[in-house]
Amino acid sequence: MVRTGRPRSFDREEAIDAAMKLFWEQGYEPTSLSQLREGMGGLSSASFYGAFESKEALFREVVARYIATYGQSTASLKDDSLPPREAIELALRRSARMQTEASHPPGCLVILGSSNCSPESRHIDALLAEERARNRHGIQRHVERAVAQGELPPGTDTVGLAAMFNIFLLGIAFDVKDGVPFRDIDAAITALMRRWDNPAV
Amino acid sequence: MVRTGRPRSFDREEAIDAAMKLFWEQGYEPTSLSQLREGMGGLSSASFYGAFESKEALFREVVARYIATYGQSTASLKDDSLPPREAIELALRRSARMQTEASHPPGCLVILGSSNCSPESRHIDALLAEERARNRHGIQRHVERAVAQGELPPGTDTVGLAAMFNIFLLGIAFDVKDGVPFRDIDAAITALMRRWDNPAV
DNA sequence: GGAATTATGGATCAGTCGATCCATAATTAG
DNA sequence: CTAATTATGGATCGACTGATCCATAATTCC
Repeated sequence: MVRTGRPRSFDREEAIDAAMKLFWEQGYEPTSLSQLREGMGGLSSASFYGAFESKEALFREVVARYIATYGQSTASLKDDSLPPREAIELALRRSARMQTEASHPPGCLVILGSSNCSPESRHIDALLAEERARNRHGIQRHVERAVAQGELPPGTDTVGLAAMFNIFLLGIAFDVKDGVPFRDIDAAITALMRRWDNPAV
Repeated sequence: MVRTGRPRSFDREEAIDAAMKLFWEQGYEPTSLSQLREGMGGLSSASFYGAFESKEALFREVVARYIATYGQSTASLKDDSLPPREAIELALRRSARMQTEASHPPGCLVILGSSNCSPESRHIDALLAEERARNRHGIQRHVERAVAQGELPPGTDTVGLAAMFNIFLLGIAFDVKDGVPFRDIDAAITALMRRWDNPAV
């Protein structure tokens, strides 16, 4: 089914990718429309609003695409077929690897994308907060599975241990943004995972 | 020595405190002058610029005061007279406690204050990044001291272990902002500190 | 009492914000 | 071909941004 009307003169997907890089680098509010239009290929205002409903709608599309691509580095947190320890370690290592890739801004859009916002765009941050909550709950579930399967001793403080991994996962984004290199973060993960193997409750 | 001229009609210190809460809550860029003036007691534009040089100068004062007060929760990281393990644990526990206090916005200004910013205010983030670097280096030093003193085994990956604690410290701020209660974070610290006692290299 | 100094209220500045409008261009449907 | 549909360039919108200006008010110095 071919669409009628004048064809779009730019690639909508590429434009979204360009917008993602900008939002990733600067966050939602500090990224201006003129900056976006420029970075998306020099779109006119009319072209922008013709293809995307608003800055907010574009951001939602960007977030959806981010989660479907880069965000999959934490996919193991939602996969209960994996051994719990492996699921958590995989999420940490893949996140560290992804966030330090040179092909895009450092850090994680889901964590850093709206970490500063005025009251008017609080609902924008809620979008990302949902995804963070999903990761948090995934970690919690894996830790509980580990206890249920006897991989961690009964009586383990699952809330504390899960919070530990989640806090660490969040911290990676900031550490990467501060310029700490991949090898240091990867070494930190190695150090952290040893905690799993400490049998003490 | 009494100053000549018409006296200021508001308390400059209280005004800075009010500004701190706003920057703390929303970050540097999303906090507008009109919001600041309103929150600082309904200052006129002239009064604001008379007492403070600019938004940026005010932010610098706010950061300095924050570091001198709330930021002292990580003071132990700079104190080499403390046992290394205690210094790190203290910084983590005090940070978690401070950041979850109900008397001010959640999280940490030094970590969250300019996590989103456009290129024009990149130098503002550098201010906070310096302080974060000081904390990072403090952790590193304590870990190295622990190895030197035999508290941690020789051959310990000090870079990895230090990065682990630093990433965790950064993550606390975000976890708090996401609404995770103090007791969970405190339990996470307990879980993390057990890693220190695991003798394996 | 001036004179000097500092602060205030309130208007105002140029620039940018996100967003809309309209005439025109480019395409498909019939 | 014409009609319908969609996109584009470019002007423009009102609101807000951080910041400045000026006349006036309130204080100290002498």
